[in-house]
Amino acid sequence: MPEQPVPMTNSSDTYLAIYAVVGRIPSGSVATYGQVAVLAGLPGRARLVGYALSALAGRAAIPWHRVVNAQGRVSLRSGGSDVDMEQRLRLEHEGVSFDASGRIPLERYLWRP
DNA sequence: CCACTGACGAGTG
DNA sequence: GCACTCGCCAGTG
Repeated sequence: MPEQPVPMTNSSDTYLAIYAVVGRIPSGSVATYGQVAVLAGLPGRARLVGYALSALAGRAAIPWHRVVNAQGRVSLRSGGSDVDMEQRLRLEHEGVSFDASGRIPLERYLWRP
C-alpha cells in the first residue's frame, strides 16, 4: 500500500526527523543541539531542535534529557522551570558525570554514531 | 505582513 | 572565560 496515514499529524516532518535522531542517542551518552540538527539533515538549525524539544514538554517517550548545548551544559529554559534539574539527575543516573562547573566533558560522553 | 520570542551555535574582541 | 552580534526558523499576537 503506497499510502499510509501519518501518525502524529500535528508534527511536521522537520520535527519528526529531530525526534527520530534524539531517540537514537544511547543511554550514558549525550548529543548537542547542533549535532542533532546535522544528523536530522538540518545543518545550522540547532535552534529548531531546541524548539522541537520544548514542544515535547517531557511528555513523550523520547530521551530529551540526553540533549545538551555545545558547551556541555544543560540549557536553562525560560520561566525558571525545574525541568533542568530533572535533566541533570537523569543523566547522572545514567552514568554521565558533571564537573565542578556543572559541565559535561563532551570528549568523554559525546555520542559518536 | 510585521515584530518579537525562544532547550542554539559560531565568530569576534 | 565573558559579553556581544548575527544567522536560522516556527509560533504567536
